Amino acid sequence: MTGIPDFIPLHELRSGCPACSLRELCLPLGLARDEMAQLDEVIRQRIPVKRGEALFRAGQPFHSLYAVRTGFFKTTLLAEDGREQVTGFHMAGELLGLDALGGTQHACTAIALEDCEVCELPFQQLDSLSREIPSLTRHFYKLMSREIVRDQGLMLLLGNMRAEERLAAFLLNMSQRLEARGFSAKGFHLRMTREEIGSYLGLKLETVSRTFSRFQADGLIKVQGKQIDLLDLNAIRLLLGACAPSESH
Amino acid sequence: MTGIPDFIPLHELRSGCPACSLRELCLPLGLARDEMAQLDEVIRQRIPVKRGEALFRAGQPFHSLYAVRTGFFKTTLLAEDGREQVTGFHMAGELLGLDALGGTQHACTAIALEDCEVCELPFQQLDSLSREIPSLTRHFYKLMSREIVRDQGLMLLLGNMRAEERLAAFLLNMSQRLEARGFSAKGFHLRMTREEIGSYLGLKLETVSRTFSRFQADGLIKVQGKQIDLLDLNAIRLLLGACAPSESH
DNA sequence: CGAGGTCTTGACCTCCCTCAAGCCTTGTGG
DNA sequence: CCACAAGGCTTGAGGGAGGTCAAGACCTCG
Repeated sequence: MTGIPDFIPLHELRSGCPACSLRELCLPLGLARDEMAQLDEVIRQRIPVKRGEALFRAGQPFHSLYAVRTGFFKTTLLAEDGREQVTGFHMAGELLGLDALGGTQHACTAIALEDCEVCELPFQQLDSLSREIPSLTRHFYKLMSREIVRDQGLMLLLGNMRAEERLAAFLLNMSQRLEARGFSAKGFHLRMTREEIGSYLGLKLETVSRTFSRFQADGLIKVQGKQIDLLDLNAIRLLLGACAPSESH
Repeated sequence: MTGIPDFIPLHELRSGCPACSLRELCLPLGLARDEMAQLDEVIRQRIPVKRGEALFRAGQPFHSLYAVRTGFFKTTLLAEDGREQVTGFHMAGELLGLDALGGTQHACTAIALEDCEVCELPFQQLDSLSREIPSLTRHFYKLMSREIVRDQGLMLLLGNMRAEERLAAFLLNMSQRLEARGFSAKGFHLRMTREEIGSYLGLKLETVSRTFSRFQADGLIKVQGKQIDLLDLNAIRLLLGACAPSESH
């Protein structure tokens, strides 16, 4: 027992922002140390979200943003006639709920694709904190404009590209984002189904499956269910005709 | 000459925000009168933009937002391989440049589709002003989240809808936004070409033209070049299967 | 008035969707 | 721990919506 303190401060227990391994990717980009500590005060305890559960649903009142700590989410839009569109996949270090920021209710639904943990950032407190830290406001602007640019990149994909190009862009985007988080850029486990990929890319699940098979036959990738290995990154990039910008999140 | 003052104050000359007929649609939504006057101070003289000219181009440094005073813009994204995607059409009372807010350079290009006038809102001054008027920050959040939601609505359109539905959604959206500005909801003059409509909706110009013709044959609309008359609004709405949300800007 | 851009329409073709059948994976309960 | 069910994936065959190519009509503006 020696050397171990009886009492661990709450602050340590939840290993807040200053210690978070995601702080480069997440919110406190460019904040001074004491500012980050202030922000940390605002962030409530980490919240677990079980696979399949909704973090929030479209129409629910907006109170907080959520930073993904671990795990993987999809966000979806439900049209009135039942058609569902996946609008994004979100991994550690990314912020959920920006499409409701400033408004009163969530516009999309966020579903956990595996067991996840998120940090809750109550908007009220962020709002008052940003009066003390002006750069925080600016950072939110930046995050939101990045989201707009990301969506517009996807519009370009949906409006102009053929199935092969869409899948190539999708794989490269996943690879790049995983690499930025310290994972392998060349092999990964997809958390979403073919149907969800298809919805995101404006394709049917059969087309996704067929195109993966074709990529495999051409030696570009290796597919084993949800395990994907990128065998020839350059060839995949060539499929895009050097078209899509990096489109990082 | 009698009764006409020799000197008209600059403030009057440019008939600022407090007197602007667009103030309901534009920025100062929900500001107190004196706050609006403060904001007005920030807004530089109105700037004319000739048809075909760019208000800003992708890659240029971001300094200001622009409020459309009169006229009609398109925003486009240029992929590296030359493919161009129209990401939006913008009319009086709408704000341009939100996709660069907080960042350093514009992400898209804004082209005037007719002779236009815009109000310039230098970001530096908006930024400092929002320290005095906290609700201004909140309003920008709202505008940006609305833009995100708008883009996501378009993603749903691009990912799920067939040509007829896309055109119907487009026509209804135009009709609604024009009506909100005091114009007729049932007849209007399109400022953009079929190719630009097609790019926006993820279709080829021939498909746009053919679909318009089919709508006309079915008695839904009357087409005379760029003049469009909506003859049967309800039938057009039915085409959507009550799908797309209003998607106002 | 003429030139260039814009629009319409036709014919053909391609890519992706639809429908269908069967296999594989995952999770659950006996 | 195995069996079975249910969801997820693959693959094939066929069809249709929209793309491509082409020709000609129609504006519009210098």
